[in-house]
Order: sequence, then C-alpha cells, then structure tokens
Amino acid sequence: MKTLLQNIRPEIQDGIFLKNPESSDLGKRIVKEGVLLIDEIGFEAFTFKKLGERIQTNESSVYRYFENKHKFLLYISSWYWSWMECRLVFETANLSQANDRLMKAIFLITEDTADDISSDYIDESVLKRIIISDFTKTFLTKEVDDENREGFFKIYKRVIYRIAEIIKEVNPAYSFPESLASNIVEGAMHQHFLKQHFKTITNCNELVSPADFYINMANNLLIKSI
Amino acid sequence: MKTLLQNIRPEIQDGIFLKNPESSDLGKRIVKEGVLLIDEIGFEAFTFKKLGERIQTNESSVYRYFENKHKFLLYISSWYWSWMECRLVFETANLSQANDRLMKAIFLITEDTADDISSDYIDESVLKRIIISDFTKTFLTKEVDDENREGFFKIYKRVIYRIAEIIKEVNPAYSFPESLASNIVEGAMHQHFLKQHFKTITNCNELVSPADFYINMANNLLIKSI
DNA sequence: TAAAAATGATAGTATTACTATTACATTTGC
DNA sequence: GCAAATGTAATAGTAATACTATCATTTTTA
Repeated sequence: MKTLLQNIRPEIQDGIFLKNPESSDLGKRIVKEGVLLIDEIGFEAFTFKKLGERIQTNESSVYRYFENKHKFLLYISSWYWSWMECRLVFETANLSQANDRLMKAIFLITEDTADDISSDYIDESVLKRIIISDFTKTFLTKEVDDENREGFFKIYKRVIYRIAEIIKEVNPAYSFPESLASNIVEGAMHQHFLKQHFKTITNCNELVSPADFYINMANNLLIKSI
Repeated sequence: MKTLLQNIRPEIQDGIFLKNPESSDLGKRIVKEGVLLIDEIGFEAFTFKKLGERIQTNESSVYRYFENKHKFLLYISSWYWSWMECRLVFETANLSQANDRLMKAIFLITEDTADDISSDYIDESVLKRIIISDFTKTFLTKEVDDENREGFFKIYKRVIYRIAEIIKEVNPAYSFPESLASNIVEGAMHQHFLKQHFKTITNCNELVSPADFYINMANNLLIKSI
C-alpha cells in the first residue's frame, strides 16, 4: 500500500501551474517547503519572496512555477484531494456492503490525523492542517466561477460525488445525498477547526472525534430512518 | 417589529473599531458603502483607498474608524450576528414548544434571503451575501486565538449556544448538540454558496432550500430517533 | 560539444497598507 | 457668542507586496 501510494502522481488540472513542480528538484523543494512555510506563518503572510529565501532561491524562480500564491494553494489542494480520492477508492474497494463503504469513507474524510502513508516529499499531516485552515479560501473568491469552469475544483468535486454515490446506495430514498456529502466533507474540516480554536461550540475533543459525530449523523439519517 | 429592530444598536466588542462608526455621518457612510463595495468587487480587492474614493473622503479618514479591512469585516460580521441573535430571540419568544422553536431557528439561520426588515443604513440582503462568502475569513487566520480571547467572536458563538440549547430541549439525549448547531450555521452558509457556484455537489436549488435540508436533518437526528 | 533549458541575480514598477503632520471645519459647553 | 475640543481633508511618505523583464550563468540533453 505504502509503495503504491508513493508512486501515484496526483492529477492536477492544466492551468494551475506554469511549470510542473514534479519535473525538477527545485519544483519539489518549492512545494515541500511552501507547505511547511504556510503552516508556520499562515497563508496571508506567506509570500514567494519569503519562500525563495527559505529555499535559497530567487523569488523569480518560484514565479516560473506558479503565477501567484493563490495558484500555489490550488495546487497543494488538488494534491490533497487527489490523494484523498485515491485512498477512498482503494480502501473501500474490498468492502461489499454499501454501509461499510460509507462508514469507511466518512472515517477517512473526517479522521483526526493523516496516517503515516506518505509520499516522498509532501508531509500529509501538515498538508491536512493547511486544508483545514485554508482550503475554503481557494473558492471564496470573485474568480470562483471562471476557475471552476477551468476545472480547478474537479477532483474535490469528484470526491464529493463518490461519497454521494455511496449515500445513494445505502439509502436510495434519501432526498439530499449531494448536500449530505458536501456537508460532511466541509463540516468535518470545520469541526476540526472548532476543536482547536472555538472549543465551546463543538462536542469534538480528545475523546470524541468529528468522525463520531458524522458517523452518528449518517446512521440516523440513512439507516435508522429507513 | 420593524421599528423595534430599526432602533436596536448592535453590540460590538471593544477593539473592533477605533471610533464608533455609528457616532457620525461619515462613519455610517463608511459602513454602508463599504458593505456595497465588498459585495461588488470582493473582499480581496477591497481597500480603504477605493472606499475613500467611493464616498469622496480620504483614505486616512477611513483609517480613523477601522485599523484595517480585517477589522472592518469583523465589524460588519458582528453586526450581522447581532441582528440574527435579535431576530432569533424575538421570533422564538412566543413559541412554547421546543420543537417549534428549533424549526423557527433553523429557518431563520438558513433562509434564502433576509426579509425586508432593514435597519436605516445597512442593506441586510447584501450583508448576508458577504457573510456567506467572507465570514469564514474572519477566523481562518493565524490571529484567531488572540482575537477570540479579545471577544471578537462572542456574538457569533452566542448564536450557536442558543441553537444548541434549543437542540438540548428537543432531545436531551442527543450527544452532539453544539456540533449540530455549529454544523447547521456553517453548513447553511456553505450550501448557499454551493447553490450559486458548485451546483453539482448540492441538492439545494430554486425548489429545495438549505432550510429543507437542515430541517430534515434535525428532525431525523433529534425527533424520529427518540 | 553545441544547443536548449533551467536557474540566479539584479533591477524596476505599480499597488497596498499603512503612519504622520498640519490645516481647516464643525460641534459643544459655558 | 466664543473658546475649546473634536472631527475631517489634504498631502506626503515608508515599507512591503506582487509581480515583470533582462541577461548572465549553469545544467541538461541530444
């Protein structure tokens, strides 16, 4: 499993990068260190100049790979969702019961920490933290419709479709499969955030995970109500 | 009701503004036109210089009221949640059944458009659009813990507590009242966003509203499962 | 080994995000 | 009605951001 995932290259939409960062050592360093730098100082304070200093290269070299930091965030987000889709497909493949697939899918999406399956150069647990605090910023912009048309959110949406499909299998009569899927994916990130910063408006803590909350939700909405 | 709400001044935490914009005509124009400008060009492109030009005043005059545009967003967000809390309290006050109060609360929080109850100078339906696309940006920052300690998110959290309290009344045995409340509030904003920009990952559309989705959710989780 | 591609270094521009100063206008308190 | 206090406008200035352009140098590859 480990080796399999390590060899999978993420599918990234044309137009997100200028030059494929996987194609060179510098490109890989930009991505690897960029992720760490965003995690350290936050996306707002992150600049290509600071990244250049950190990896001992010129600001302009970074600009050869990515147009701007927004595209960089789109890149690492696509990477994350691509990796998530891959795990979703692999880890549900051998489950014959739709309900088992749903529980597994919710568990994967909402789990607290990425497990230790790591690609060669990106730290997934750090990436997950960035996704929780910054992914929504990729689409909460005035350019969202143009960028959606260009396919920049394709993989993210595909992850949601896959979960919605499992939901439909579990209970074909349920009226809101897509909304429930998108609610679980977005909501899980939000509950993780609340757990860290606004503890009083969530029941998630060291003992209760977002997975518990959403597994209970899915069971009640789809199974007990049949 | 209209006059009542018109006369209520929002409760805004000290430290969000430098000088109370309600205290002068210029301050009110800053808020009113600032809201419209953010709606038009988006929060990222919004600057105090552009706002100054729009209302024919100097950039530095705007800086006398707000430290920066982040604080401005915090201000209009507090305003929105304050107004929402007020409506929540008033419109559920006369309902004796906890379940009726919950349905009313969910409806208020998730409703499509603000109704025509308007304060003298802020356009609530425009403000609601801004909340949907920009509210999360107020807390998805590196400064969130400091700002939370300063009370900048107090009213927002209080809205969630109130909903969580109603949830507990409806079903005291339910294990995740705070998480469900925060999920509904945040999720409703997200479903509105999806309805506008990512139609394929939501079931909400012209016929089905986020209110339908969340009312069904609350009923199934809290009532049918008792 | 020559051509092509990638990188590094430097410089430059427009805009942003402010701060400071001073002059002028308006309100308010007595 | 006038002085004091407060509020606003205008101008200028700084540091950082978000890039783009140019050209020399190094590395890759054909």
